[in-house]
Amino acid sequence: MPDVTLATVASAAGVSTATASRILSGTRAGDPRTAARVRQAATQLGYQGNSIARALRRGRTGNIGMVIPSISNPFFTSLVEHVELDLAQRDLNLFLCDARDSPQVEAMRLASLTRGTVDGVLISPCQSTASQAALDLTAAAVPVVQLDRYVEGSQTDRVILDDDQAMRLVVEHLAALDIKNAAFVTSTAGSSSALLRLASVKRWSSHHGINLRPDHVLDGQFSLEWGAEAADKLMRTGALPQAIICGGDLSAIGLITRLAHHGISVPRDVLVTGFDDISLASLTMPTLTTLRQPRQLMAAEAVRLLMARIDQPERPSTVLSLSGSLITRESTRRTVKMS
Amino acid sequence: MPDVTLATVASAAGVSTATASRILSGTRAGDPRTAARVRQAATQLGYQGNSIARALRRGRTGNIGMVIPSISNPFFTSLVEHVELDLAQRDLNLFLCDARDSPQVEAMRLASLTRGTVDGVLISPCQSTASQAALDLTAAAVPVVQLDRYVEGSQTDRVILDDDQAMRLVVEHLAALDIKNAAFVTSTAGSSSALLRLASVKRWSSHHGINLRPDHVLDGQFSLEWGAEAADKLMRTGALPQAIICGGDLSAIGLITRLAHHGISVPRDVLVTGFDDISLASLTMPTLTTLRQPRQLMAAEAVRLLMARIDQPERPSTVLSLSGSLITRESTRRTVKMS
DNA sequence: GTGAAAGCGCTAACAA
DNA sequence: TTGTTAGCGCTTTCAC
Repeated sequence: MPDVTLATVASAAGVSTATASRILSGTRAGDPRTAARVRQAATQLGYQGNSIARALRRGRTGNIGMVIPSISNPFFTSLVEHVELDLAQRDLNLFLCDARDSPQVEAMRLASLTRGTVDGVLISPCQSTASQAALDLTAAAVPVVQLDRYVEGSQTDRVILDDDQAMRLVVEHLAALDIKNAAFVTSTAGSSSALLRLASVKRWSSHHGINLRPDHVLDGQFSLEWGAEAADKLMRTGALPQAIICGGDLSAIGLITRLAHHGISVPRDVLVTGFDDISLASLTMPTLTTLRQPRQLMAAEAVRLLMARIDQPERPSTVLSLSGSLITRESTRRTVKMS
Repeated sequence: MPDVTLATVASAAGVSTATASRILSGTRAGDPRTAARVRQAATQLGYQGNSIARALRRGRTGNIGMVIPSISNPFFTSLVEHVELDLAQRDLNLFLCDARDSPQVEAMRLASLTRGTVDGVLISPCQSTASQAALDLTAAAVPVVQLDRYVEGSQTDRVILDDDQAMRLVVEHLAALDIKNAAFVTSTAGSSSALLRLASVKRWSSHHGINLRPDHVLDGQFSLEWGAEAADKLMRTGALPQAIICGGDLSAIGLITRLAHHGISVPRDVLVTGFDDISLASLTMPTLTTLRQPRQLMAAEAVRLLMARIDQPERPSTVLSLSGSLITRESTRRTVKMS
């Protein structure tokens, strides 16, 4: 009995499909008595409605697509949770896609979203340049908002972090701890953002008299594995810096753990900072000093911008830059040290 | 120009919509020359096709829904990755929903999936009993396969872990290490599975002469936070057991970290085992002994069963029970110990 | 090999 | 307030 359609309900209630539709979708009230009859017939028959047909007719699906670089990065899954909550309040469904850090996969997902499946797309592109083509194609077909990561050249709405302010907070914190040299573990392939952050780290470091050796800038992925690898690489450079700034919490945690295997203890031997403030950051040993991105606000603003653009496709595009905040924890706690 | 429809392409190529449809969807070859004309017109106009209309007409959407208890549990996100890969090979899209560990949210997600959005549903129900009503409703409307967790009473296909064999491997490993008493940190609300595992732990422990005090069975969530809390609770019982068996890797990691804050070292002072083998398990300090669930196989089999049921709704329902394997790492490494 | 026409299930004019 | 009618964009018989 999966074929109980609006017509079934209508004839059971002795009304036209139009009336049944109006009552069940709440378009107009109608006579209370017929309304009751229709509703009763609907529940009795177990009428579910067909969202496909409705979408075809209305030109709106009630679905929003979201494409993230990696579903195994807690930062993004947390962002997804917030977005999902905001969308649910507007009676919208989330269609989540994982690009698996591959621009090809990302392009495929975007293409399938473009074919009428969703009313709008939220995306954190996985690459700053390789993602552009697919993103532009998508943006031409459906409202798009980029959040967190972004492609510089694409003219969509964006909700991003104020990277310069963020890195400045991190570097100033280290400077206040009297750090004279540091390393930077990052992933510039990820986004324009990452390039900005690198520039900011360099600028603020030199401004505060912190030395950043070229071979102490390590460029890889945002993952536990890369953090561990970066630790190995740093060990091989001979001279460990006084502090290691990481572009993501996962790499920071991977790095700290691998350092421990090398007998290097944080913060005793070296200070480490993360980035994002994923929930794991407060549950590691040591707990992690990190830059908290305002995930909830980012999600809310991204959804708001997307809704605005769906209702009003021609409005000028907006870039919203939000500030992060520094969360200091054990990984940069000065310990008593003989020297 | 978002309104380039099949009719646009057809008239541009000077053919009927029927022909255009056949050629573009590859239903029948047709004359090579007209085919070329149609295809050219399509690309030239940037024709995308409307999957909603196609779905309405064909009665198939090409979408599969997947509902997981928590998107912040790496075990499930990893499962999702495998499922997504398998589906992509069959040209199917994944519609991922996060139940946020709430049967209510889960029910809402399921309801929206049932309304024609997807051709089938994969689900790991978040609760063993509270999830049943919504699950049964869904299963009445659309093919459903449960994987990993399951609701006992629902007559759907299932792909699950052989829990008894799994816990037996864990307990035998500890017994071989001469463990005489242990604790069990779990979450029985999660699934029937968890109850079975508890029974198995009890049975195999007593079989191997391992004592499991009632107040050493700690029932909470599958999360880092609960692991930490369980550590605190265990400390308060006064006598720490020789080993702590955890029902999930996240809780094991949370527990180990909190123990470290209490000055308790693993495996020196107490052995710890996890469950699932998430990727983090090999990147912690110490690395974690755990039971690996055959995630890839689970995903593959679940997708296979779902496809089979979509093609053949009346086939008898299948329960597939897969074996796990024990991965021994540092957290149960016997260290030299004076005593 | 191709076209004409019907219709998937629903909603929105427009009448009544 | 309710019914009639048209049609969203596509696929698919059924003729030719």
